[in-house]
Amino acid sequence: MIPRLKAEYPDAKTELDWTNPLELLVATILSAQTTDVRVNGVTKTLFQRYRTAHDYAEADPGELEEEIRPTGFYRNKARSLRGMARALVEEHGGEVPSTMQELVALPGVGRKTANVVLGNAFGVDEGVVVDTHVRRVSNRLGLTAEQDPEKIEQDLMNVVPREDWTVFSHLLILHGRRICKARKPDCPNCPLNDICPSARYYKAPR
DNA sequence: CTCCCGATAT
DNA sequence: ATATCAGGAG
Repeated sequence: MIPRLKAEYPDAKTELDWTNPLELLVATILSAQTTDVRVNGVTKTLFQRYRTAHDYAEADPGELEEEIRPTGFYRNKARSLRGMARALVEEHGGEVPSTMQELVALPGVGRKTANVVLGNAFGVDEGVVVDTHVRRVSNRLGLTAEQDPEKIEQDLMNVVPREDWTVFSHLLILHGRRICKARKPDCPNCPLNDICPSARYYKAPR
């Protein structure tokens, strides 16, 4: 399954725009329940104005809310960004920590966001990113029957080799966006059509 | 469990 | 009109 996905999506990586761990952390917090296209549209100018954790910590709450408004949940996200940045300044010397324990202790940072930062910014396969796409595709493929993200992550970590955890996350997310879509899955064009228990509409003759 | 939130696809 | 989008906190 993994080799076939790698062949289908050879350049699978995050589609969020970022150039350092702080930018990726901010972009990932903003990405909750929002497309990465919309996040990138906001961060394009946001990252020019806010370059350090100190910049976010000292940001005017109202201004920050307006700047991230298109990403939705803007009041909660602005509060998370400011709280997260204050924690970075006060407890981590203004730098983004590189351990799961320290990351999930930050306001607005859950295990999913922490896995994104660890896997992409620090190159550590600490876990599998379980977002809405990974959950849906994993359920459809029969990789797990769980609905709780942490239980899904455990099931996936037992099936996927550790060195593939981060790549696997990207593959499933990309596959979920391109083919295994929530509303109208494109099963006829799915490379996993023949081994998917949920394949509808069409079974490829292999 | 609910709430937060706007834009797009269907 | 409604479901969905790189979720997390209370």
